Amino acid sequence: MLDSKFIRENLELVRLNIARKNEKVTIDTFEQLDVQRRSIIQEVETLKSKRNTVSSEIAVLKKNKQDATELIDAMKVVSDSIKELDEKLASIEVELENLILYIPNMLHESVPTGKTADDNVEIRRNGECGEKGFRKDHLEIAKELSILDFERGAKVSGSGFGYYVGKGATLERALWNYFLDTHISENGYKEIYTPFIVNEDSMRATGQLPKMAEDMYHCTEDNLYLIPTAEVPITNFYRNETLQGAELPIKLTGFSACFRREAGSYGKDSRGFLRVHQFNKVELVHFSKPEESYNELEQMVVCVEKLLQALQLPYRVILLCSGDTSFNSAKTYDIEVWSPCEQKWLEVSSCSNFEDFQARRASIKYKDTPNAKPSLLHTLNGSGIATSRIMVALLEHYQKEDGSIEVPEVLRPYCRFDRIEKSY
RNA sequence: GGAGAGAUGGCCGAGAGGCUUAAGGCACCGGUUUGCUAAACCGUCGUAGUGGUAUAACUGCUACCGAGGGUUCGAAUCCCUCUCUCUCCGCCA
Repeated sequence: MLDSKFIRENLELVRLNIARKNEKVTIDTFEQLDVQRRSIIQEVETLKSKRNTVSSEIAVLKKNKQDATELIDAMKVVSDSIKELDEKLASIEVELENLILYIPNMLHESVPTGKTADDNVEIRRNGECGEKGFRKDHLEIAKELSILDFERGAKVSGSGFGYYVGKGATLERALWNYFLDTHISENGYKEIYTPFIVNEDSMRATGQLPKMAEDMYHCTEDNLYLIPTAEVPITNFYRNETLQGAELPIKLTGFSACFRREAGSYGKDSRGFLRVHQFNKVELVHFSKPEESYNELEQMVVCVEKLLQALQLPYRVILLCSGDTSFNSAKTYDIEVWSPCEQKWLEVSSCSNFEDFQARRASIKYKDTPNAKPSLLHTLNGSGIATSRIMVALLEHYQKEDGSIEVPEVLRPYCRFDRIEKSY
């Protein structure tokens, strides 16, 4: 959520930013509503001030056993007007709120203008992009080795759900354990294990609501939502809190299953684990001072790269153009891993600086000294990493000609085996 | 699922329609005193919105006692609904 004062003073910039992000919201009514709102506030607060003064006069009269009916009658009229104005104000504020919630975050100046993913800018690349060669795609090889089972996933849950079986399940678990351990021991993160189901306030605070309502699983009976990413419970950990400046940056990492309805996206990238309703992800979240947040963003990307280097997977870092940068984000880097079978890059991580956009809605502040005025901090998050697409890349890259899968060096201590072969 | 108790500033805690602009205490911060620490004393000490100012400092006003409604000239206080926490009972992973 943007600051309404900022919108008021920068209407043209906000409009331009909406266009650069390819968003459709119009803010034509903002100015008018904003002016109306403030004039009503002034009017109603003058009346309230009067009511407060006269009410204490009434109290004095009553105490002295004097007649106050004249004042009381006058205040009845005032109270009625206050009630009327308050109602009018409330409905304007609802309108304004609805407008503001659909205005996207301002882009950082370093974000290139562009319409689609084609306009994204490659920042750097590591490793060689292999050819398909003898390789079977991840579904084929996984079926041969009996480590992934989408048929039974569909039977038990529905299309877009899968089982990991045997060494496949172990490999999956090894991945997220390896990621977590690395972030904790080498990158200065604190581990946090979160609820997977959260309330409406939390979804609103991190910006999933109202825009993404259709993409989430909603338990209507309790009005709770299954998290689409651990970003939600991790960022909301500090909702409505003021942190000490000295403890920033706070870097949290947490594992969660992620649930997405992916409404309307069938047919696109939907084969196997490229797009599923439930997947596993280790999330990175930073709470940062504003002046440090862009430095934090760069560091976060490096933390993700280290994992891919250790797994020896070819990857590239992409700076998203304006049109591809999400609603909440001011600047986003995607990290993509090469898939030799698909012959394309797969997004495995997305690292974003939200600046104070989430912090404002979630009311997360910090202050440097005990008596300082609290100010909004910056929040960042990134996937570090989602396992399902890494699994796709692993099955392809580590495939041997005999149809077995070699376990990457760094995962062997977790797996306690170094090869997956056809066994049953 | 049933019964009961509770929710007041950073924390503790009073307040039960009108000198409450929320008492008092603790903590924090600033100051005085002091050989250091401590103590004592004095003062400051919330959030948000909206005005006055070109901005800031500063300052006026309004709102906020779990949330939302209602009664009233006036609500932390009375009424209704909801949420959460705690205790007990039942049921069940």
